[in-house]
Amino acid sequence: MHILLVEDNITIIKGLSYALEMNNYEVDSKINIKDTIAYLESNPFIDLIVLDVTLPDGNGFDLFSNYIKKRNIPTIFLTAKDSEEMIVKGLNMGAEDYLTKPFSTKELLARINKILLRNQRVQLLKVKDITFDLDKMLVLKGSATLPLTPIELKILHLLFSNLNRVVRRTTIIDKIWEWTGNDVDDHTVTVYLKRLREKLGTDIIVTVKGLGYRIDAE
Amino acid sequence: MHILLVEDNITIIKGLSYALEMNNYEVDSKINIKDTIAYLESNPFIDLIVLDVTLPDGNGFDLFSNYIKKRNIPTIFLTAKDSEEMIVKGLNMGAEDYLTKPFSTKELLARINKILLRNQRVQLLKVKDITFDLDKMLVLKGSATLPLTPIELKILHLLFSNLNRVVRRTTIIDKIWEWTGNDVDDHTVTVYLKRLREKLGTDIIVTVKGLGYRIDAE
DNA sequence: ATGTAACGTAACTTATTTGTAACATAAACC
DNA sequence: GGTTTATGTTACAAATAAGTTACGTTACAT
Repeated sequence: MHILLVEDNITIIKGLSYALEMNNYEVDSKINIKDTIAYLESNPFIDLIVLDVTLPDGNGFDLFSNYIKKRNIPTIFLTAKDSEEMIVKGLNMGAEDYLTKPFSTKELLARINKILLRNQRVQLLKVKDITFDLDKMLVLKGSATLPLTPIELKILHLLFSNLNRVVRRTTIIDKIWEWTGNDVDDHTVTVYLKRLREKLGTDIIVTVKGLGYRIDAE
Repeated sequence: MHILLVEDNITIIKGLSYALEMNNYEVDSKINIKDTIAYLESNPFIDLIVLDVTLPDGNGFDLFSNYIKKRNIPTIFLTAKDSEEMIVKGLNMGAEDYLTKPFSTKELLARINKILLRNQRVQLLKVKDITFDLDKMLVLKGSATLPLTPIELKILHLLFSNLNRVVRRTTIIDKIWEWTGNDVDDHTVTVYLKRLREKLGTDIIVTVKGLGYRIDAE
């Protein structure tokens, strides 16, 4: 899960980033509006934004209504001032939540978790004519469901979770057969990849000799 | 829209009732746990609860987990103390929001509006000829009530709460048999699914081999 | 107390899945 | 070019997960 932190106080950024990363979130942070806009425009996948309202080069509310709202990215506003009108305004604009500084990091974490749980959006990964539905754990070729066996599905899931990145053969063995004590033959992996390619088509999974396999997103 | 206010401070009750009624909500209020339980049991339609945690005859958290949570009524906790642990606990229990006193009435109103808008909730989940009524906790096939046993109902509820998402067998065991220490046999799940399919028809629940089961909304 | 319903386990069945072995091909290296 | 190593391919017997049926036990209501 990707969280974007927009806040001009470096101390807060450092503290929050640390806390969020401890909870397995991937965190990026920006300290002004300008950088944030650039970031938003080049990053299609952001799951949540924590947004300070008062920033050196502008105002978080405007940023929200002009760039964030239309993309439906859940947002938590922060303000230093305990201003009733601002809270009401922020919430009515469509923010998911609103906290005033000083706030408790644990509370923010709890609220973030809540929002992300609630907003679990459908996650579809598409590569060429193959669609991996992470929620249903279902793979489509075009519009037809591919009949994959449990282990085929697991391996493909692993590859899709690491788009554009090589997954080593040893990693595959470790992750897929961890319960058995990873006692399977190395060739077994090869066979499964053959079977996967039979069903997916030959152009989805790339072999990286000496290392493993990889799926490239367009 | 019906809002229930549980709070032992009469001044707060009066202020909030007035503000809420000005906003076209119908408000009832209770000042202790005992009365609240009686009220809950005789009132099937409550849209939201504002619940003080510290009450003269008990604790709002217990009330919530024993009487409110299972009915899926959105709840906002209030506490006098600004206690980080309590906030986190309350949110993680499943409360929709948490405010600490003193709070701004306008902010509470904004948060209530938000929750009610968000939760304009579907109380009837329909999949093919099966209807799951979350309020009454009963299941219809066509227009006939299905006689489900308690455990069958729980499992189906779990599946319906996760439409379009795989529910793992381990999750089923965890959630359904948590009270026993999850000591049930894995096959038991299989048998219950067989029984469910017998009653629902075979085309409602999809098996995801190696993982679990899933119900797809159309 | 007695009958009924619900529960969980066990034993059985089935189609599928699985892992390996044996062989084929392709890339890498000298 | 020929050898080595890594990966691709095919075929098959063993293993397994899920579906099914049946039954003894417990819980519940009348």
